[in-house]
Amino acid sequence: MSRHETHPKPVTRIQKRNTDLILEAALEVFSTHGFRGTTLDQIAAQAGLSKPNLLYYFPSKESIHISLLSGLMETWLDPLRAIDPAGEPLEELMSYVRHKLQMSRDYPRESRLFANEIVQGAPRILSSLKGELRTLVDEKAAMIDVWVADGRIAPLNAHHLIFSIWSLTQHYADFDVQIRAVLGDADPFDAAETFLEQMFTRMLTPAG
Amino acid sequence: MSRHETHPKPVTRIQKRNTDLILEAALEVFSTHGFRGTTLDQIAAQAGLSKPNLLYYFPSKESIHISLLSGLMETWLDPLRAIDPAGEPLEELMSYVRHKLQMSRDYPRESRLFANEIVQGAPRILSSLKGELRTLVDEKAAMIDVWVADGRIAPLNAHHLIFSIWSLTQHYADFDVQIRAVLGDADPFDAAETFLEQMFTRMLTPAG
DNA sequence: GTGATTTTTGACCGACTGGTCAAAGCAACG
DNA sequence: CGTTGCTTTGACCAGTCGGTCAAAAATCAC
Repeated sequence: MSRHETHPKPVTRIQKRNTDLILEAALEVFSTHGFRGTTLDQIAAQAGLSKPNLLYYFPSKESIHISLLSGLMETWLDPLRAIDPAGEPLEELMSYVRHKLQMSRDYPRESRLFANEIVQGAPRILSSLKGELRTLVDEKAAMIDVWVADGRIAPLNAHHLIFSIWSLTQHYADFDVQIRAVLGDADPFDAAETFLEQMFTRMLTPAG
Repeated sequence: MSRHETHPKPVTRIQKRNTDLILEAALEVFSTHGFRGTTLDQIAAQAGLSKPNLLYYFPSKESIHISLLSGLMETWLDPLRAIDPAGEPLEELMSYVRHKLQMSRDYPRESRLFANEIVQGAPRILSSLKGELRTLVDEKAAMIDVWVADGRIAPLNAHHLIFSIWSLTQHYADFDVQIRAVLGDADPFDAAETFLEQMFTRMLTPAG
């Protein structure tokens, strides 16, 4: 009997190992070819398992994809959650920028998986975006508005500030090939960090 | 005999009309489903033509895609080309930012077509990126370096400045669903323009 | 060790996809 | 009106894909 119909979560050692193998392989393939561009055979080959074995652990190709996306959503939003309303505004925001850039450097596949999904209209996570994500962003935007009102950072549109941080940091993961095509294959992240540091410092520092 | 084997470019009125129909339909479908996620039947339906008729005008699915991409590459780079080394630096760059944002607003499908291609490793346009694009960017970066050396804009990394403009402006087209999920369905572009104006003004204005 | 249970797989299936082709439609021109 | 060449399409094909299944293999409990 297929495993997923009887047990919702992995229990034995071998189940844990294989579901992990599959999700890791799926991340690799989905992130570079998108959902439709990925075949179960590719994932199976990457994971070192047979295709029917994949479908013993997951009921369908789509369920693997959804499992990846929802598992990642949490991790992806953690740095935003971690911004402390009681902290020093400039330091909190700069730390968020650095953290997000570091995630683009360390987990580019995860970033591209999301990028693929969202560029194509986010068919499988739209509800998460309108729920969880929106709530969190609204909350943090309100926090930033307070900082602005208190004159602790320069006046600006909080939502668009958050978008700009996502955009600028994830760009280095999502458009990696383009950046390397232009700069050559040297690591662009050190220069990127300096640049973003400068950009957001100038943007956020009050008065002028 | 299939048309594309005898005539490289459309000649008759009917040929022009149908190749235009096909490219317009293909843009619509490719930009939302990616290359692999798009079927010839979808394009045919969108264009109001039969599948064999598509293949009468283009030798393959890939040739439609390539035709779209290469046709767009020129248009896409024009605003960058238009930056005038003899102009007023701040005005030239701000005008480039506004122009790119306007393109995201007016031609989101084109932006997403590129985004899809690049996120997935740019398999069909990598050589263009390493050639044409790189040459142009290097040239414009050198121009910016001169402006910096002359103290006409604040010191910064010219390549990363260009990346940041691409990133921030195209984000509003490529991640449109995410932005609308967070903000609601109201048009985000007016606020975006104000925000970007402020951001780049602060970033580029010399001295502190 | 042995029987029960979980895990793995080769063979297979129906649906879909990109692409072909021969024949039919159709406009143009004398 | 008839012929010529461009345009369109229904029928078809071979390959691929997601998914099934029965049975074999491996693991586990006693």
